[in-house]
Amino acid sequence: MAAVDLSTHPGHLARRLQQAHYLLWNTMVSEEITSPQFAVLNALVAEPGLDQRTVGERVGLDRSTIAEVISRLGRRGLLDKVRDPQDGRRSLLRLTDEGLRVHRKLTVRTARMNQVFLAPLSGEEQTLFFDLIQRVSDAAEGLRNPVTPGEPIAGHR
Amino acid sequence: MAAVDLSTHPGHLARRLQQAHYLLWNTMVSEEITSPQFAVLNALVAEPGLDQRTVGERVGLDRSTIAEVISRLGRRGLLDKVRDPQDGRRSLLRLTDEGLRVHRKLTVRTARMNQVFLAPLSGEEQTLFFDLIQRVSDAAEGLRNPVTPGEPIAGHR
DNA sequence: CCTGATTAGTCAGGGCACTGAGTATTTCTA
DNA sequence: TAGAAATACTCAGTGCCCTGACTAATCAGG
Repeated sequence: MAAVDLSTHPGHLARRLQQAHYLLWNTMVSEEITSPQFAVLNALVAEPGLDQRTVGERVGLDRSTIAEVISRLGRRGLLDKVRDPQDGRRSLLRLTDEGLRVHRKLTVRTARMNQVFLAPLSGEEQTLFFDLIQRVSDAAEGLRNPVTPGEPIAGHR
Repeated sequence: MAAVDLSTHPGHLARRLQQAHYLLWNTMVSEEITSPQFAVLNALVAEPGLDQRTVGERVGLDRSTIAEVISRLGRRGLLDKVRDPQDGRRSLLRLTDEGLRVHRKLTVRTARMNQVFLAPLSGEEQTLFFDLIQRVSDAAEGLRNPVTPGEPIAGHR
């Protein structure tokens, strides 16, 4: 009766999209390293020595989740974690040689996987795909941190 | 050095999109009932008496996950689960009055949330957004179930 | 019939994701 | 400079999501 068509619900579509990606990642990229884990490795390739919170910010993971992901990567020997001598609250992170090696290997496979994943779309459609998703995500993200009235938003925070 | 730009990685974008949606759902729709739970309620409004596996198929959840979701909805008294007398393997599901009531209430709120979520896109862009995501998801889903031999494959591969 | 395959569901295990509460450290300020 | 506020991280709790192994019930062929 009052049932709704889920194919017009962005949340439902987002979930399905992620599932589809998870699947392809698992078969084409790696069964050990997950996509969020790769994102963390990638962030540390770009900026070695980053602290835990900032890495989370870069890849879009909250404090609890990033702690778990980093703990797994540490157990696998892909990164090292040391207390910042300058600021005893921070943990500084750095990839091991093995971590660098894994990142390099997965970078290649990930590129291949992305091609397969996006194959149903033309070049322009792919650009549009990125753009639309990013705009929606950014806008929703913006609703989260309501702009404090009167506060200048310049660079950050 | 060899770091990659995650904003061109559909998996990363999909994850961010889902996070953004999760957030908005939590604040605008419900803190108790999640989006997947609503999808299950919705499937049972459309087709009461469905068995567990089929519900999972309708909403895109595997056998393990659908079992958990249904168990939670049962605990909350939103649906009833009975063994099929015709086929002792199946569990047949049906919403309770409370389940119907909750579905009705959330349907309204969900519609409002979707509007807010998609507000950054124009009407045509929204249509495109749905279409692109669906095509990518469907294609990836297709890779999973290898087409039975002899079957002509529309797209390619 | 009865045996072997298929099917529905459960269970254990691993990983992602969030909130809320708590700890330690640093920084700000009265 | 002592107390308050902010910051980085941890921990417990809940829920989603998958795979692989298992149980129970049904179905199909010989």
